[in-house]
Amino acid sequence: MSDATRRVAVALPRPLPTPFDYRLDAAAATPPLRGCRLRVPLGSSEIIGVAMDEAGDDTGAAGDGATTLKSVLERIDATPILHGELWSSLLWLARYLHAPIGEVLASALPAALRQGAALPETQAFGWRLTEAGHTALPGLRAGAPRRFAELLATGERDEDGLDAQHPGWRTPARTLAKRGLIERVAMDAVSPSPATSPPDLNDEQRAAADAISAHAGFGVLLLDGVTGSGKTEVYLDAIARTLARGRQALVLVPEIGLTPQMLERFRSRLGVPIHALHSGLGESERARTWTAALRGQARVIVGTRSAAFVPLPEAGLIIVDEEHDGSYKQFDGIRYHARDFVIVRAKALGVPIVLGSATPSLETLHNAQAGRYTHLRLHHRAGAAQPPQVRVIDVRKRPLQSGLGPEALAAIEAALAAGGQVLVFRNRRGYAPVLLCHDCGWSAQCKRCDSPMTVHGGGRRLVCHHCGAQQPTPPACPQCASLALQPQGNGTERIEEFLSQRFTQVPVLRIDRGSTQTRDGLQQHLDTLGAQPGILIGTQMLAKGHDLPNLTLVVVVGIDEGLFSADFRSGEKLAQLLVQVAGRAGRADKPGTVLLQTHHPDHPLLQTLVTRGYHAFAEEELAEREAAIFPPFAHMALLRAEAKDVEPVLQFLRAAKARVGDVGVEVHGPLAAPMPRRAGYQRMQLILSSPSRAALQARLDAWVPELYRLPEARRVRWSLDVDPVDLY
DNA sequence: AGCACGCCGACT
DNA sequence: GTCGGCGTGCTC
Repeated sequence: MSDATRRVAVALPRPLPTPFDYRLDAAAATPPLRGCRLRVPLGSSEIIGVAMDEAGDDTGAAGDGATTLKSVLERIDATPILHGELWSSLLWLARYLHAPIGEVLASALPAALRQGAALPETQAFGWRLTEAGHTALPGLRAGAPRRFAELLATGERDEDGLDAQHPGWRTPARTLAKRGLIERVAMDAVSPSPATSPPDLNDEQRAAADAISAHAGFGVLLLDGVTGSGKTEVYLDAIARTLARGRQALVLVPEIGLTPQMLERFRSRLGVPIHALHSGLGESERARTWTAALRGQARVIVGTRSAAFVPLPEAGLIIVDEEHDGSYKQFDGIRYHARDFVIVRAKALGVPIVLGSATPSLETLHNAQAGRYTHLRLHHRAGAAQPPQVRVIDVRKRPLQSGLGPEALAAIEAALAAGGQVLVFRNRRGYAPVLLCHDCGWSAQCKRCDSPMTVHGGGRRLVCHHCGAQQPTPPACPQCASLALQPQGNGTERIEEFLSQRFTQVPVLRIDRGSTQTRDGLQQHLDTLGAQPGILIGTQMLAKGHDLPNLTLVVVVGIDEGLFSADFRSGEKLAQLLVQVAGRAGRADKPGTVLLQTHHPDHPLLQTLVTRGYHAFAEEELAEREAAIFPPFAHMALLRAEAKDVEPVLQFLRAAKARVGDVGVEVHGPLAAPMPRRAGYQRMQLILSSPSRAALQARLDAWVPELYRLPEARRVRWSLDVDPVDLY
């Protein structure tokens, strides 16, 4: 090979265990190369990969073989787009998850950049009135353009702020710009909007905010505050001080928590543009925000799970709001936990990280108790707000109408009569969870899943919530031809049907994934209701976020299945959910009431939670986890496999199990998944568990490369989940 | 994961 | 006689 070529290892976004080597001519190989995107040939197509280390001169072929290397087609970046702390944290993540490095690096990039697009323009722009505009303003006709011109007459506005506060501003702006009345200017020319002054923090908030700002370097702080205690004010105080020190702040929020209201609150308080990153954004917008962070132009980045991957060249603070929330864990592809990853990043960056929650995860509480995290408590609701009164309602032997007992109905009646709003929480969407034949016992099952089909559309349709299959409800029982087909149980749809017939004088709104697709749709629903008396029926979607200041009663229906679920984390999740839902009641000065309907009023979870609160529950649950050696006292990994037939799945998992060895790690399985067949695939799994994270990792290091080489692996779809949240 | 190559059914 | 089903194996 000539001196003019070098070889470079390239990480490719494919499930391949190692990077591939390519030739690159010396001119294109000018350092820094590592972390730059390269377009390379792969098989018969082309693909975008990321340069790893240079492997010195091209002295031979790939691996130890004699084949010649293919050449890099194009170097996309002159300077690395992944480097420094983010680069090393991503390498760490790939090792920890035992995931292919190319897939991990690719998932850190917004899709546009992953596909090879050039880094976008990130210069922010604003708008202002021209001389001509000032002159012409008094003569403009009433309408949107005039209103926009009047807005600009009060001062220049940046585009991000306009998007947040005046959606639809672009149309009048175009009209005015065409007439030369307004002009677009680079952001440096726009004076930052003044930050509105913060409310006075109470003593606990002040102490927490000071503790965060006192951390010069890395430290994890658990901000453990009851609903309504004003955690957001503590975040804002800490972010403001971070900005004042000339540093960037990253805020992670759950899927459901990132609302326009929340962004506007941050923007107006901090007086700088807030860069939002969430699933509702277009791809070019995501790439622009990511790149603005890379260039240090984005000073405050607020985003959901994937925002854990933004570059932070001038990091000063990381916040994870609602740190216990399940949406931080990705369930397909790279199964990372955003909270855990940003803790690792904060350590590498040497900055403090705040984990906020009213119901901290047991992992986090355990770490706080062990002294690894600083535990900050906010015990009191801010302002005059009273905590809600929680009552457990025993519905055994009580007549239920669509799942609601007489006490609940009377309470709803009374709350509405007093001018309040009511939330009925039921974590099951659709009309009824099961369609049953009353004569022969047949029930509608999904053809492709081991799961009953849910009745929808007031009884007309059957839908599988696991694979999405749909069919009309059969007119008669397919097994015995009886006409006695009955929807069994109550979903949100059926409760809505019943309540809207029963309470005709007030609006009855159903909020779930069936009725409300977008987060803006949810807000619109709530806006139409306003503060008037009414009933909201909803699932998880309603459990948090969105202020409902006139909500005085929360009724929780159908939690009993959650009390006896097989999954070891189900108790924790149910407790968190109940506390979150209860926290919706009585926010302002109105005391709230929460009714928990159950057939198991003496269940220890409910008893502890209601009489002694979440932290007492957490204590008991932690003691049980310790006795059973479950997380956080054990560390687990799950090997899942699926195929159309069971046989290859079993063969693969048995072969995999035989190669684990038994040093310091327990192996269970192959076990059928709780839902053994889903979307036509047979699913089984192997559970690895060890009290020592290091021991588990050491086993995985040796084991996973072997899995790639198993011939049995080629006949199944398999994946490894380190620190699984569900055991299925 | 793509994608091609490779051997067995119903169609222009 | 071909178009195409997805089983198997490879990609520097």
